[in-house]
Amino acid sequence: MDFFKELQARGLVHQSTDEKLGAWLAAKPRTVYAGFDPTADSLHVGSLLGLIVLRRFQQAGHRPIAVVGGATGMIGDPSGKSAERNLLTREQLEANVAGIASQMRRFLDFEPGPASAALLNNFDWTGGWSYLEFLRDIGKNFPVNVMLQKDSVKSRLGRGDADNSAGMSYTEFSYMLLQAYDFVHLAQTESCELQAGGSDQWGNITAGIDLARRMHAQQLYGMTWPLLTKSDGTKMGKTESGAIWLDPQRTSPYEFYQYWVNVDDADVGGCLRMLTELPLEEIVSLDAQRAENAAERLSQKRLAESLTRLVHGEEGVAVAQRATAVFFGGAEVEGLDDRVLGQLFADVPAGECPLSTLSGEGLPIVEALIAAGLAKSKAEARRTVEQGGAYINNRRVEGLERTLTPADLASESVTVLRSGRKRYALLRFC
RNA sequence: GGUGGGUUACCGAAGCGGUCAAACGGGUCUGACUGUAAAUCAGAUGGCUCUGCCUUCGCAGGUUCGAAUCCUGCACCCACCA
Repeated sequence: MDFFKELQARGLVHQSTDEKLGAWLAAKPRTVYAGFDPTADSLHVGSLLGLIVLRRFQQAGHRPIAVVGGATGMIGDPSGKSAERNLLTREQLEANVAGIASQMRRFLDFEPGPASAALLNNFDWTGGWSYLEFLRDIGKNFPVNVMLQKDSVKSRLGRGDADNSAGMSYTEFSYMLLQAYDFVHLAQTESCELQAGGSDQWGNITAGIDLARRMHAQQLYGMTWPLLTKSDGTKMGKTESGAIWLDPQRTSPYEFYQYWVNVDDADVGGCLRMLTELPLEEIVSLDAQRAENAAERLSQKRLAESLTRLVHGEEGVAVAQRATAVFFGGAEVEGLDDRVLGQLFADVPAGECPLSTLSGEGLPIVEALIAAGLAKSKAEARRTVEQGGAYINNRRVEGLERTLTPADLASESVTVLRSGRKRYALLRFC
């Protein structure tokens, strides 16, 4: 199966400008680019797909360019947005671009070579334009009636519907000119003839293709991948507590792993195809296995493992899986050292207590639950214990008279407390 | 501006002088079940030095042995009339 057919088989091709894109790609190594939004100093699951697509291109021998929108980020892409965006300051953008750049190294190979990846910032070639120059050289090539036909514009100007009457500023309206010019610039300077993006980028991509034709009579190509959505229509990569980030400081490897383990049965097949590099045959057999025995959730585990390895490395997988065994498999939490325990329970809140409280009679369980933040009052703590919902180091507390003593330390100085099924907290004695 | 109705615990909503820490529903929490799901079932749901005590029913006073319940004033909300 050739590269482009594989992309299609995995559901990664939503639209493309040319029927023969597959043959064009097969003919010789090409250069492809995709843009990334620098709205934060870390990428999140929403941008994961773009990285993975570029990675696939690189593995197939093509040369990937990741463009961070240092310039376009200052404007704000209206595509898929219902309201005007907040503008970022120059300083924020620079910090964000730096953060994103370091994360990309996990996905793309930047070592010198024929298919060496590049990371470019469009501010470098856009920042120097004067307004008059830009209007003369670029703006002149954009018929407004064509611009008005773009979905990203139409949806915002939609008259009547209260929801869509948000309108848009001239600034956002101009966004597509900048992105269109990016493509033309990359075609000129990097021989980049293909732009890939999420399906919401289609209008911006074709704007670039049109511009190249007008300015240089050059034929460029574009393709989009489908937006990663769940079967209920909502976006992938969001939880109640916010986005899933690639930065381990923002989203721990455990939390990241858990997100994928919990993907719905209906969505996991698509995720495996689009996001992982597992061979299609294996994914097909996982589909069959899932139909047979959904409860085992082998697909989800393979998905979680594969993505966690890609984003957080082998050590990230190990910590995430071990933490999972503790949280959901009732695994032992004794005899660990502070460092390992701290890693496993990275997402868990912690409280502190003086070491002296453990000696003598020990620390009453009710006090301990409050100190760890698992109960707001003694009555609540007592209730939890009486209902059988309190656990010390994963072992149920049998009575209110239970106290914590040095024997209950899971590591040098920490005891693991739990309320109910999955509310954990650490109590550190110092 | 006038007249009437309202303001109850996380939310909605009963209660109209003692048996009210306050019915009921939702939410939340705990347990059982389970696929770390959904549904379902059971229990809990102001605080404490806990067979008792303390603080809560818009706010401030008052009547009474005793008030969330009656009276007065104030604040906010709703309805109808101007």
